This record gives sequence, C-alpha cells and structure tokens, in this order.
Amino acid sequence: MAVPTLGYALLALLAKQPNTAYELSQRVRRPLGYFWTASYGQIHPQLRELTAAGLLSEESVAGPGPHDKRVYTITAAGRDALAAWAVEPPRQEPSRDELLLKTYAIWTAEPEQARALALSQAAIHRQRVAEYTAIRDRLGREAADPAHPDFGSLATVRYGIGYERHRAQWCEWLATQLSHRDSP
Amino acid sequence: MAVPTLGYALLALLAKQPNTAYELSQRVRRPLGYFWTASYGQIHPQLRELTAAGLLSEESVAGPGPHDKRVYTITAAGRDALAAWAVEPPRQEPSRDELLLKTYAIWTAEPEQARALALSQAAIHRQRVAEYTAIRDRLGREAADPAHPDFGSLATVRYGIGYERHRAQWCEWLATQLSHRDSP
DNA sequence: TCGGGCATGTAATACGTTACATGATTCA
DNA sequence: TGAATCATGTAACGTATTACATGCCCGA
Repeated sequence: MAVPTLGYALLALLAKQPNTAYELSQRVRRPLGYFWTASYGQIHPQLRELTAAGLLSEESVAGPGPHDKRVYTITAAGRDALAAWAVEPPRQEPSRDELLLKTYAIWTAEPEQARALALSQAAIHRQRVAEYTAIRDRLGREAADPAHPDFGSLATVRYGIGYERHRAQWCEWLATQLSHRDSP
Repeated sequence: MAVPTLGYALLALLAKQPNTAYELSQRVRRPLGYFWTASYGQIHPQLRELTAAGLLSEESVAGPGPHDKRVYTITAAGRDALAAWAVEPPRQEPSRDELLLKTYAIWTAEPEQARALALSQAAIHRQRVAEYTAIRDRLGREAADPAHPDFGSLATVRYGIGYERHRAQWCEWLATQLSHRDSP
C-alpha cells in the first residue's frame, strides 16, 4: 500500500499536466532528471499501482502501436497525497557521490592525473551553471509565486545553480591543492 | 569480473588500515557515510569477491562468535586498482534528492507547512556545518599534503562544509519566498 | 542477568536498470 | 527504404536493504 518515492515523483509531474507513460519517461530525464531519475521499466508498473490506489485515473485512446495509448491524470486523492507528502521531512539525504569517494582515495593516485580529473570536473560544473542559469531566465515572473505550478521549477533550478557553482569552486580548489605537493 | 563502486569504497577504507567486515560496516556509516553508504549484507559478499580477485588478502583469527574473525588487508594489486579508478571520471552525478523533489511539488501544499519544512531543514544543515567544521579542525596539518592518507578526509569534509552551508542558505531563501505569497 | 556491542553469515524482499519484443508514424 | 521517434509491455539481471540466526564478551 505504501507509495514509494518514485510514485510521488510521477504524481508531481502529473499534477502539472496529464501524460502517457512514455511522455513521463521523457520528463523524468529532463527537467526532473536534475534531482530524480527513473527508467520506463520502473514507471510503467508504478503507474498501474497508483491507478489501482485511486491516485490516478487512466483513459485509453487508440494509439499508434499494437497497444492502446493510456493517458494518466491525477485525481483529487492523488493531489491530496502529494501535498501531504511534500511537507513531510525527507527520509534521507542523498548520500552517494562517486566524485567524493574518488577524492577520498585520491592520495593513492598520481597527483598529475588527479589534477586533470579535478579540472575536467570543474569545467563540467561551470558549464552546468550556465545551462541552469539559462533555464532560470526562461521562467516567467509568475514562477515566483509559491502557489504557481512553476514555483518548483524556479526553486529547484535556483538550488542547482548554487550547487554547481559551489562544486566547481571546490574542484578548482582541489586542483590547486594537488599542484603544490612538495612545496608548502 | 568488474568491480562495483562499493568495491572501491571498501578498498579506499582498507588502503588506510586493515579491518574486519564488521569494522568496515561501522566505518561505512561514519565517516564514509557522508558520501557513500553500504550495509553489512552488501559488504560481506563483496569482500569475498575482492579477495577472490586478488585485491585483498584475508587472515583468519580466532574470534568471539561461532565463526573466525577475518581481517582483510589491501594487496599491491588492490592499491593499483584503487589508484587507477580514483582518477577516472565518475560515471554519474548523484541525482536523487528527496528534498528537491518535494520542493518541485511544494506549490500543491499549504505554504505555512511548507515554510515549516524549509526552516527545519535549514536548521539541520546549519548544524551539520558546525559538525563538519569541528571534524576539519581536528585534522592535523599533514592532511594538507595530497599524498597523506588524511588528504581525502580533509578534501571531502571541506566539500561537506560548503555543501551544507549552501543548502542551508537555500532552505532559508525558500522559507522567505513561502512567507510572502500574496504580497509581492 | 540482561542489554548492547562485537562478529559472522544467510534469506527474503525491494528497488532499479537494461535488454528484448512489438508495431505504427514521420521524415530524410 | 530505412532510421528516429512514439508507444506499450515483459523478462532478466544487478544492486541494496532489512530481517533473521548464531553466539561470545563486557559492563550496568
């Protein structure tokens, strides 16, 4: 009976507009992919469960392929469940960061190669800052209203900009540290 | 044959000192838990595989329980594999952040409850800044040397401080946004 | 003596990805 | 014509958590 986090991710997307499973798998890649990912193989059965629980309603339309096209719409119960979940404290922090794990072991590696890694990662994060900034600038003024459907996009992209900027700065600091190994 | 990321996490810990599986399960909670987690049920079989691959060596000592106590030590091959992995670009970013997902859906919830969530999260992150700062201050001066085993601890805790500070600031910004909903 | 920490190990379950199978439409 | 996109669905596999089972030692 318990709805997994993925279920709420789908409800959050469907709260903005009705979609098919395929469309959701695209929307989960971007923009949701910046902070939540899921594959079609996971989405498909989850939509069925949410529908069975009465949080979604589905409508079959004659589709292109061998199966009908199913459009999912959030129900009033789904909206209530989403709103209740959204204000509960999150269960756990994101706690899996491969770059930090590599950094933890970086003392065993060659400093020059380590420095190259840090610099390439810094470049990636700098680029993302630009990317996210462009997304933010494309959002309308109404997104600043906490009751507007685009508020979540504004707030999360704002987070992303700061996150990537900090990460880029840290990578640059790391590269600097790795260059003066013998000279203190 | 491919070593999963967990395997490198264990190698990174064992590069600093030999341990039993139980000790590793403790060390994976803290300090490694700040950026990588694993449960005993996962660690135990993985150690066997790393040993079979020649990246670890094990030594059985008469232990307290019904089984022998096994102490795992990293081999030269293990150290080489770790060093090589550490400088390869990470495969993927951490991309699962429940707080951001909730934020994406926050427009559906009551602003007052949402504000309470943002403020409580801000407090948690502020506290972690203090916690991490204390850890950093406890590290010796030798940790600044990129070849010292503690360099990874210094670099990652430094990341953590910036990360938590940024997150706290963002939560505070979010709380502010959620308070003026009607008055622009 | 009883709970918690040390210590190993297995099993059930959940979570998530990748690959496969099908087939229409669109566009170069 | 042939590749890409739309679109559903299943199966196999890999990854990870939780719970269980065993049993010693130590301190309250």
